Amino acid sequence: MSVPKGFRDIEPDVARVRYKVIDELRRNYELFGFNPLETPAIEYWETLSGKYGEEAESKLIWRFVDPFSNREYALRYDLTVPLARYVASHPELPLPFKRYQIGLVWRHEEPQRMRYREFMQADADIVGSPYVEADAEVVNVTLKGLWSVGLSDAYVRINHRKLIYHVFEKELQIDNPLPILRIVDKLDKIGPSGVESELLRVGMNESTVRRIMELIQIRGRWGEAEEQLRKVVSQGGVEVINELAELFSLITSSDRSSMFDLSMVRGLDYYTGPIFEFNVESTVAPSVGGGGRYDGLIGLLSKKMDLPATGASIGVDRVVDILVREKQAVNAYREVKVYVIYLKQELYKHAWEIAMFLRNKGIRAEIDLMRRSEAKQRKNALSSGATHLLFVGEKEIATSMYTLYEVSSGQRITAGLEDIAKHVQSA
RNA sequence: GCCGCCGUAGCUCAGCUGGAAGAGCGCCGGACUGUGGAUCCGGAGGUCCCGGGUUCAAAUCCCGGCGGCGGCCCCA
Repeated sequence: MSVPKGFRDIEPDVARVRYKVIDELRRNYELFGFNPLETPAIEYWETLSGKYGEEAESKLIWRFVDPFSNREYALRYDLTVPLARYVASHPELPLPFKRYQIGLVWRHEEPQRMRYREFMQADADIVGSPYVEADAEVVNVTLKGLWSVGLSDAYVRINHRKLIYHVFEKELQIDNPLPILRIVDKLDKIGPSGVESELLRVGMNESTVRRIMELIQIRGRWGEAEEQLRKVVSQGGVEVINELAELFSLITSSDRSSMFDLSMVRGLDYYTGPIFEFNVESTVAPSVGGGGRYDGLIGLLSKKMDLPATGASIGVDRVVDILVREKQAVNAYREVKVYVIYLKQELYKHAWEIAMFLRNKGIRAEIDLMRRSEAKQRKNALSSGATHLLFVGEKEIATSMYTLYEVSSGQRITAGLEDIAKHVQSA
């Protein structure tokens, strides 16, 4: 028996890290004043149709006909479009509406390293504000979230759809810039010379290619990028550059945490303004998050209104993969756990009571459920990650004094249960 | 969707010049009869990915699927 391609079981050590990441991200979203909103895993096909772009729509969305109703459904492809659907049908919402959601999404892709058909996204959105404050808040909450789960080297790359439009369509007179942008987007992978030769290969003339190469080198810290942009970009682009300047001024600054990158494009159709992509420096990993402004999307889903919106998602499973594979996080999350060991089978009920006593004090406690020998209990306790062993034998029961063994140091103390609980709690 | 490598026990793999399915670890039990992450002993567990072909005989050779891992495309 196996699970479908691209799906997987997440085993205890990894699942524990995953839950920790979720807890931490939740706390972080709440810290910024975002509200949870849960939307269903399944939407009507027509809700998702026409929102993402041709490729996603034709190949990447899980889509099926329910045999009972004969209606077409789809598994959600991201958390953004369902949010837009919700907002579109709730005109009474006070604005701005700030929400977060952490949940699974499904994409019909070929699985690969850190790429799955079912994965978890943590999404933050702000609906109603057309201002850069909203974009900056989304970027800040996402960056801080990534840092707080242990990816202290996470940073964001920022670009602007209107700037891309201005530069490539208006200035360079490229009718359909998408294929060109796809090539440009590979800059990090294949380098400048690779981009140049590919551009020439698809038939662009040399002077345009030279111009593009010049432009896409504009990336890095905003201060320097801004200077160059103002030199190179014509009059019509000034407004966008001003907007970006204001956006960057609001983003949690740290030397390397944010940069401008004119070569960064992003695939989803619904983006209209600033776009973001989150990466980590230290490891070879695909992006751990992405987002941007999508001012037209809610209008697509409502006949009566349109609202500006912006948001960003974290790829929770990619974060977990990086933590587990590259940063050895599995053992970092071990907490105190007392394993209560009964020395004779017939004493198990006493041990049982003691385990409950500890749990009622908020102390993690475990007890053998297989009526095993003391030696086996001890062995299992150690391999289960217990930090303390508590022995329950006839002598202990008679005197109400118990021996607590601390695994890491090998030290033992003998004391009453209340004292043992206090000792463990302070550990 | 495309290209490459791989597919034998829960895991890591050996066996593959075709000739009765193996090891280590893990798991379960026992011994050492109260605090040894030790040692020793025993046990369970496999349609050798699936289907077809070649052959007296296929885990082993051939073909096709499926799946995993890397990469392309794309993305979180």
